[in-house]
Amino acid sequence: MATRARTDPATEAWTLLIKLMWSQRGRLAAWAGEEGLSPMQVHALRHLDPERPVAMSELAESLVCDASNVTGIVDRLESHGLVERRSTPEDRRVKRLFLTEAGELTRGRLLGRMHAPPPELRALTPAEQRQLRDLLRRALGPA
Amino acid sequence: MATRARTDPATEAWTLLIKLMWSQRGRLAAWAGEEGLSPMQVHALRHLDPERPVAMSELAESLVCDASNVTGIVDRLESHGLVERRSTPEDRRVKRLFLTEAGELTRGRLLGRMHAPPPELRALTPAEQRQLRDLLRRALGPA
DNA sequence: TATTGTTATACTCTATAACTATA
DNA sequence: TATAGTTATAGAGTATAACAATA
Repeated sequence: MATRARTDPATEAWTLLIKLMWSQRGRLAAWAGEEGLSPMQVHALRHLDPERPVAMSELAESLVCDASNVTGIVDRLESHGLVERRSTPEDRRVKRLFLTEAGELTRGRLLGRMHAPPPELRALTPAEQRQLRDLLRRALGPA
Repeated sequence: MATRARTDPATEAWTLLIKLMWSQRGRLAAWAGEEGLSPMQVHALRHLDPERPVAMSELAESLVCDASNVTGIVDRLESHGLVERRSTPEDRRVKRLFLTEAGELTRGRLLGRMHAPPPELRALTPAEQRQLRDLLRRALGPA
């Protein structure tokens, strides 16, 4: 009945995605809480790299927030013993973030839970799951 | 090379979805800011229904946060003139939330922007967009 | 007694502006 | 001068606990 915009497939797909992701809100908060962390601290942990120490400014960009916030977020992760700040020799203004042993373990635990597909995706058949994966690979670029 | 869990299709799809949704973080904050609102206030607006006034407790459930937060969030929406609280005659403990005219307009503007698919989805062909929509309809239930 | 919503409290996230120390 | 990170500040989101009004 002339609700053409509403039934555009990309719009409907996106609206369903928003709904799906929002429905996961509570899970992350709960998992973070079990580790004594806030959701934002978990996201910070998620964007740190055990292989390649990340600078404060890089983390600010990953978290899409002002650099001044990152100071506090990293302060709290550091006080939990999960992260260490170290100045770089090349440019002593820059501080890189190293995961401690505990930090790597916590990060691994959280990532394992976060990356586990929710019931909605597990409800799809294996063929559908592959189809979804392929579509998202396509959408998110060749990388 | 034996990274079997990582290559499970559902897990990869979900990981890509997390990445996609996170990449949209800045857009919502920007749109909210243009309306003088916070992201959370926008989500609250999103969960209000122009057709069916929602109770405070219902909104708390939709937002997946404690009822005590909703008091403050609705206070701010009300002070912006977007929402009105009204006690119900049947049970005078519950307060239902009515959108004002301005509230409906603001909500409509924001929803229009939020539901517009991001570049990643527009990059898919129409056939792929329909495929994605159908998969998500399946995943999110028969409704 | 139980439930709806509010208040009080303490902590976290948030951006802006001013600052320090490097470069 | 410019940049990386911090501090100060004020406002918003967060849960917990205690409370008022109503059922």
